[in-house]
Amino acid sequence: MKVCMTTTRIEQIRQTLGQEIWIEGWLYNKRSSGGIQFLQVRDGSGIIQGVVTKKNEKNFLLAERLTQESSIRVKGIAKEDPRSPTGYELSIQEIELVHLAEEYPITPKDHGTGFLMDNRHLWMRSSKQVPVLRIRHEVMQAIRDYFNEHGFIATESPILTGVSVEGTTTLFGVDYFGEKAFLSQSGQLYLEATAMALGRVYWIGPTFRAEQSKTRKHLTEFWMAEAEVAYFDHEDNLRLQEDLVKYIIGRVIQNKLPDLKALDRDISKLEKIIAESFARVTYKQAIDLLNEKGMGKSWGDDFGAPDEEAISDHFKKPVFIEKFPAVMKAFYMEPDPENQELVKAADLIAPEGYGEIIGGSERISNKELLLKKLEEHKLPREPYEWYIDLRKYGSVPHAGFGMGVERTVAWITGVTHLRECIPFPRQLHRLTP
RNA sequence: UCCUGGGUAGCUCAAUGGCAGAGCAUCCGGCUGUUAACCGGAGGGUUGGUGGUUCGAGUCCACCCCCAGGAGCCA
Repeated sequence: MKVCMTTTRIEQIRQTLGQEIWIEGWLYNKRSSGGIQFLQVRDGSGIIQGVVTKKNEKNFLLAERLTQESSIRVKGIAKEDPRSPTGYELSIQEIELVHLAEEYPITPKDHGTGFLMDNRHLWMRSSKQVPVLRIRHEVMQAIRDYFNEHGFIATESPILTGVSVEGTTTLFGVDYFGEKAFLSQSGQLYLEATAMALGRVYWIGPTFRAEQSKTRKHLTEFWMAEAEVAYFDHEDNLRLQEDLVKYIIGRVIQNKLPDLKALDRDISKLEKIIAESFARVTYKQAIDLLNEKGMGKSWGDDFGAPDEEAISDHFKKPVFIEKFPAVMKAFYMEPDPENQELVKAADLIAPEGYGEIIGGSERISNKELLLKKLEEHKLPREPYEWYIDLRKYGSVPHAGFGMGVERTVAWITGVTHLRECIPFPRQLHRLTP
């Protein structure tokens, strides 16, 4: 169904060459040279250069008045033109001014990040931010399509919770009618319940971490794509994750190639990801590898950002790190039968220094073991009663994972900072806009 | 929370302890193929705050506020 009958979107311009069309958008930039003016018009789907000459005096005078980011409708005929920065050019027949913009704070010159973040609501209009947000959309849609096509049911987890998933992470507390509640840091526990009802479930939702982290790889509010599958084990889990990640990248290459190019992304690196198997190392092998590289690691150490980067640089492809010592990880993870000190968990580290994008594990299905682990982690039993119930009534082996959407988007787009991968980032000391 | 670097025009940045500057943006003028267009002109400042040193502080000292980068933790 065609919803907008009268206007053409710039991304469709190729199909309208030679025809009279209307474009509705904003003036991105303007250049002029005496009797000719070049209007860079953007509409969210792309940018096209429009040309106005003195021959049409009414348009010419109006174009002279136009300010950066003024909203306009323009009528014209598009054609290919190598002199245009985008390859296509619109010879403008008519300009309708919708709103004359006031002095726009973001100029075509350099700006600092603090200023851009203060103006995030405007910054997102710029030529780099638009493709990133369009790719984010494609990633989200690809995740939904992948799961939907594989028999998963989308089930939503609550945002307001009375229980923390891991107990260790700092949570945002809220007052819930006089009771203490928290903003969810993961939907996993709830997904385990819905997986027992529906078999295979997923959801994409916001998660909140009140950690005082202040780096390019952290947000206090970020989106996680989580999946949970009944009768799944650790191996199944890793296979699913690899297949999903490859599918997402394939979809972005297929549908958002112009945006990747606009971001100067090295597409051959992404194509290589799809073509090859991901690397796999155990925690122990990773420790040994880091020691070979002289990073002085010993058993029980966690991996920091420099460690992850060294590991991913070594393989130059996504790498699963699996079989972590149980003491380092969450209470609900299934021990490795070959070594009870380890758990059947894995982190997926993205290449090119983008860090961990997925964390997953097989979950404990035995009630007594779960109770023992809760105790070892010094967690109270009472808020977990419903979770323990899942191990009382038809418990099955099951596994799942959570993927950080922004980190995945950052990796695919080649953007170095997570704040550019979400429309309105929430960071330490940054709550507006 | 800790470490490091910053805060000067709307923005990005200059300025030996000695008259507060440039580019972009804005306004005025010029140019019929611009590519962050270019050329000429104009307006625009409580140098983050408080206190101190000094004949004199944007610059030095103390405390505070704010921003950025990184660490830890994590996705």
